[in-house]
Amino acid sequence: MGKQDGRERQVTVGVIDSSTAPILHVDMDAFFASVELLDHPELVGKPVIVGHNSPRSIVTAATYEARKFGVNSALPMAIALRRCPQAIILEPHYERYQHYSKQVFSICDELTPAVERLGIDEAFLDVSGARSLFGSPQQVAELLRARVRAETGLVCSVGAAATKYVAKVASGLSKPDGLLVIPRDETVAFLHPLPINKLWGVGAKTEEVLRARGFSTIGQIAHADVDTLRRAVGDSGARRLHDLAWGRDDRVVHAGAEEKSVGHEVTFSTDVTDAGDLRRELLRLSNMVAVRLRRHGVLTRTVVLKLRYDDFTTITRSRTIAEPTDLGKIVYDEVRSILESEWAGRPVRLIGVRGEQLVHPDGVAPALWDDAADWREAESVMDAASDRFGRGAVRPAALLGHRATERPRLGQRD
DNA sequence: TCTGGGGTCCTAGGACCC
DNA sequence: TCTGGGGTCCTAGGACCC
Repeated sequence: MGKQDGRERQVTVGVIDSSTAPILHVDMDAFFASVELLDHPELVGKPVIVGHNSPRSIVTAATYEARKFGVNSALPMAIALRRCPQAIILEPHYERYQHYSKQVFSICDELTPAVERLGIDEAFLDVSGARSLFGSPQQVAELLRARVRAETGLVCSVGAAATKYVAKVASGLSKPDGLLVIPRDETVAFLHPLPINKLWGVGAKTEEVLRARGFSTIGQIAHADVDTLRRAVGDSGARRLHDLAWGRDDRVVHAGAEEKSVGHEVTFSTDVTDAGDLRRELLRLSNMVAVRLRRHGVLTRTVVLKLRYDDFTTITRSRTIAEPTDLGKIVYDEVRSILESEWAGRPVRLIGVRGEQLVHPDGVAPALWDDAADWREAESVMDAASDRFGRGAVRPAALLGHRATERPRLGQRD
């Protein structure tokens, strides 16, 4: 499905001058679900849901056949199955998605050096310098879509516009399997009839606030009284929404942006009240964070513990440490000590560890003596062993013998 | 209907320094 | 004795996005 839509749109843009629309937004269609269908061709055309089939799970991705029943990402699995009982549920396979993601991004990289990744299945491209090699923005977009389809078997949608924001809206409206070009001088006419939730940064809460004040379209935001808007969403929010509503967005495509934090968290299948269980999970998460820090070659200055209690209230407690670290033991010592001062026995639904304020080792003065040297050596050995024998091949002794009982009862794995 | 896991950005208050 | 304003860092929470 969607093929016809795509073809019609390509025809409608065939006569358009796309030279004023050099920012492309590429978005894979139903990405995880589509990858699963490559591995299960017999399920093509059926309602397929990707996600864990357990009580506290949510839908990770759904095919368009499943979406017809009102099944979308982030919907609780229980509700999804009520809406679409015949749906086929597939467990996610993140390594597969990563693999296809790399393929798609490397196609992008071959078309322009200005590629900014957004998560696993989206990117912005600035193709203003690609004209002599590959043609107009529209021609680059068509080439990109054709190559993605030919080389991966997957389908993507592309929006082309003068700004990132408009390109993103355009790709969304062209889905599935579409291409939509919005030349600069058509920007305002394109935006103004759209509903306010198409504004970047307007989610459920802000939409409610804006609707309560009588705003329902982007055009109304554009022509709004500034003070009314300011009272609704604050000073900077008002300015941002007003600019977006006129298509003003000066953010450039930023290639090679670095991550600003790394974290892991897990929701237990049943709430946890045992301190030992929490500590063991904390150790596991701390080590996962540390592995990623070392892999990125960065150190964290601020360690964050996150707890969600049984009533869904969520707290975060952070601590900035004297000596930035990439060691699981140091991260663990910090979050465990925060847990001890913060947690009084309330049932815990979710626990998480995050490292913020990432710095490069060169940016900090090397310590004259290094107490952590032994630990660094030990954990490097573990990294090497994990690379050779697979994740989980080596783990701290405190986690040994607990695997069956203390692994998260609802995790990324089956 | 009951809510995952990975992130980013913004706000706001308090500490601290000049 | 009572009183400034600006700048920066740290912390906590919340909205939002994919």
